[in-house]
Amino acid sequence: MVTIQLPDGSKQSHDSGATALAVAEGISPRLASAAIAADVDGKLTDITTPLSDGEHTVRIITSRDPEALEVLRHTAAHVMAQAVLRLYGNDTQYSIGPALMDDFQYGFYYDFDLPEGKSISADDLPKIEEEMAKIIDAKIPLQRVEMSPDDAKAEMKKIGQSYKIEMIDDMLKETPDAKLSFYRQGDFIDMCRGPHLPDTGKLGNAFKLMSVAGAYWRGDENNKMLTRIYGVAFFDKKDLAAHVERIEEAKKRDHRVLGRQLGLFLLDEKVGPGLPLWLPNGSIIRMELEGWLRGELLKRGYQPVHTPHIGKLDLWRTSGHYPYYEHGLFPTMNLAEGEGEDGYLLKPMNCPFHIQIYKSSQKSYRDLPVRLSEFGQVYRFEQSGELSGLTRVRGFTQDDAHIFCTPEQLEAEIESCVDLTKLCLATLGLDDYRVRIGLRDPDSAKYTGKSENWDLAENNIRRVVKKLDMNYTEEPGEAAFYGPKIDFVVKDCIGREWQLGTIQVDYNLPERFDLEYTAADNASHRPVMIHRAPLGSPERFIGILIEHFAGAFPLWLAPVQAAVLPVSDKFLNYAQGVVRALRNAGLRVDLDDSPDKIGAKIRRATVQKIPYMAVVGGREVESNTVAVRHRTAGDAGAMSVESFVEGLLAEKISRGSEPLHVAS
RNA sequence: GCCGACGUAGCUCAGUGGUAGAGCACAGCUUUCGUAAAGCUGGGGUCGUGGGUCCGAAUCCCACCGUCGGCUCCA
Repeated sequence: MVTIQLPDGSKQSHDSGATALAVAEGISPRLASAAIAADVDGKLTDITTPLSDGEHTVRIITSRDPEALEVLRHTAAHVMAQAVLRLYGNDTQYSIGPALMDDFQYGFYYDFDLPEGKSISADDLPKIEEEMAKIIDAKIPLQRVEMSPDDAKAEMKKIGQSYKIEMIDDMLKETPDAKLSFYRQGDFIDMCRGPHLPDTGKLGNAFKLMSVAGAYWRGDENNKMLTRIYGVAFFDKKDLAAHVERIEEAKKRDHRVLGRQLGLFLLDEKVGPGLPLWLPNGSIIRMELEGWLRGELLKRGYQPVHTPHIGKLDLWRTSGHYPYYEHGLFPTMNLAEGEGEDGYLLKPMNCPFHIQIYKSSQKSYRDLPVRLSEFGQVYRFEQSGELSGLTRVRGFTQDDAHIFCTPEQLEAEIESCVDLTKLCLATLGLDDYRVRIGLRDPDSAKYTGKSENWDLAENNIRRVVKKLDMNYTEEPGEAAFYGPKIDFVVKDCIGREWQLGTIQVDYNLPERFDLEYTAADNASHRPVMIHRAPLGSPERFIGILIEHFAGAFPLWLAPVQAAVLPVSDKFLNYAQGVVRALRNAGLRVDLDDSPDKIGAKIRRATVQKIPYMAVVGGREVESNTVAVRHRTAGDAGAMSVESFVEGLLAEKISRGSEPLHVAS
């Protein structure tokens, strides 16, 4: 006897062995045909799983429930795997194929190890989609089968699926008495927790295979590279179309596309991969952003320093970067014999130089904290496959600073760094970010220094983020090699995560470099260091910013803030006067003196995302005004040149992106 | 670095073995124009680089360089 309670509170009794599907059928045939899965006592279950005797709460999951999409996508992965096996042969190995619910582009994937000599390219995807459609049309039921580990291994051995056997062995290490569940759909069987759609027909036709990629087995580069196929699936064809549309729209915001269109930066094959050239328009954005930040640093007691691009290799041995991170460095410069025995290194980071500046004079506790700041350019030999626009480059700037303080001052300093980082994000309206606490991985040997130091630093960070009541995740293995850190992570236009601001607590380099200060007790003590970069790097930050604003920068950052557009060149003289007035007020202005018609001039300025246009013709000359137009808000009417200047200056100072409000 | 794809004019792209094309952009001329593209004319390409096959290669093959999507990495 099975007693169930439905979400509306009503109760039903069923015979032993009844399924959630039977419950749905009892309510209405429509619900039964719409049923995707069931929530039984809070656990997602197949609708065909018999309910055990006793009392249960049951909720029928249909496509309207948020849990349903994950079930659909998971089944889509199985159907794709079945299709791939049909097309590429049963000696194709399949490893893992999860549903992706948080990815911007993809909804599921499956990783395959294809038979010797076979490969899948993007051109093959339609063929696989067709095969999937056949499987869907056949409405093959998915049957859940539970097996003992031994039976499961025997079954997988029989069909030659060695990755599955490895996965079973792994699972047994954690839970030796586990019952393993499998799903069989026709001639295809896969180990899977479930639940799944009751049959492949329920998958429908709102799915699409998106791309093929390589992926290492278990994410380990020492393992074999498998072939991963990414796809997406929805219940409704309209949702799929909207998804594809959303991706296409997002790609128009891609900073690499806008960077070219708006003349912001250039990546030139002749210069070298990952070595961006900043064009005049992009340089203005950097100049404004860095200028603003420099002002904020001075307010906070930072002192500016400048250091060279190269230094003796030995510095990096002391810091510990070399030779551990040799693969990430540009090759050492070796000089003629006898000179600089050890060679020079293009700097991968600024800290050793700042440390030498700290050491250059005796420090008293009264001097601390010492905050040395520099927009320092560093060079890292990133793997070629990693390079991406401005977000991952080989030569970039850090809005770097190193704070040297007493252990007592440390947490207040960390807190102030968090404040500054948040101010940077808030000023630019970047409010969609997450905070990651990067801790050492206790199983890895890549970290330097004593365990006690790490404990101290990790606890300093925890206390600060708790005090500030921040949302964060702790991630072991994400620390810098010298200390744990607080990272601010944002997403780009297609959902890839990038670390921007970072605050790193370091007890180790002060030891390695033997840093000291004299305390009130007249004895030498060891300072603590903070490495911090609120933007992370202007390159990456601006790359993200381009996408955030879709190239339409707020007035204070806009490379050109206003375009003066004479209706014809009869009014060029007057237009030049307007340009002078704006430039005298410190605004960046372009004059469009082309022979084009006014519509073309407006179009050009709008496409270039120039915030304001000042149209001048006979009427404006008469009344000493300009006809103002905003790039998105459109025609804003006429106003005097003086009020136009005032309006722009006010908007510039506000650092906002609100269009100028025109007094009527 | 690894898997897969791509590379033709400044940009976006067409061209699958037989004399290299379009739109935009650029230059000249005409038009002097009122809120998202006036008209005509013209210049511009060692088809990423190097090698090979072929009577003949943008097109087929190999290597390299670069870019894109992933994976790995990210001090």
